Amino acid sequence: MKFPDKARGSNTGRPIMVMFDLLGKKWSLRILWELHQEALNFRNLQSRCDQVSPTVLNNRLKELREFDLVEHQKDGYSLTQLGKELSEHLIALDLWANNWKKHF
Amino acid sequence: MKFPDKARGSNTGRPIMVMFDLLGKKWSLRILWELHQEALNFRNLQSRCDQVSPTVLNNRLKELREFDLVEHQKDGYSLTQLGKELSEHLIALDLWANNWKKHF
DNA sequence: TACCATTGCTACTTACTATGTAGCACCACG
DNA sequence: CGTGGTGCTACATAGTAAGTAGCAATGGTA
Repeated sequence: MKFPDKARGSNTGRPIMVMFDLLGKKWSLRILWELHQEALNFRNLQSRCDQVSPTVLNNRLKELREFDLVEHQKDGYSLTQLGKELSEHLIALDLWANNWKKHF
Repeated sequence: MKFPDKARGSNTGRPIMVMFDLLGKKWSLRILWELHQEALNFRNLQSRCDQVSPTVLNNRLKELREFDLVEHQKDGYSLTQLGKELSEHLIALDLWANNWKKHF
């Protein structure tokens, strides 16, 4: 398995840019967030994500699997070890976001 | 100034969802990343972001200003206090992304 | 004062991406 | 066999971004 050097047009090879490409797509962050709580099958994941269209959900899941952040097993879709690491950062961002709102 | 309760359709009022909406748009994360290093004027910022179209850049800057993450002063566009807090998390993600790549 | 470069930004057309809905192929169970 | 759940695809429509041109405002310079 190779680390894809781009997820959009960027192609600089810098991992952070690849990450921005990937996470900057609609639903990517949300999917990681929902899977962080528990493994879910396709339809349940779709429900958690405001009924995102299956077309997009499937595309995102493909990408996230290519980047080894998500995997598909008997119990449904879940985060890989790397995906869990990333989702830890999302938890930190959740705390930050709550604080962010307070400043208004 | 009020905290906008949505940046796309979500409308749950949960700050993390607002954040996903906002950062899940193309170029949002990249703009924060580039401004984190130094204040930049419109055209320089555009150059740093692979010549993103001015239409989109302007829209993103508007949104980021509404959410009090970016401000516009004589020295150009720069991160607010909140924006700097958020960008600290991006630095952590940069480290993570480098490690991520190594796993391939 | 008139010139000119720079800056932030808008207009508009084209290309890409997401939505929404229907439904198919596969599998397990009765 | 049916029946129900699953992952997923097809396809038409709507929404978002790209790409290019250029304008109005500002500020320096002659």
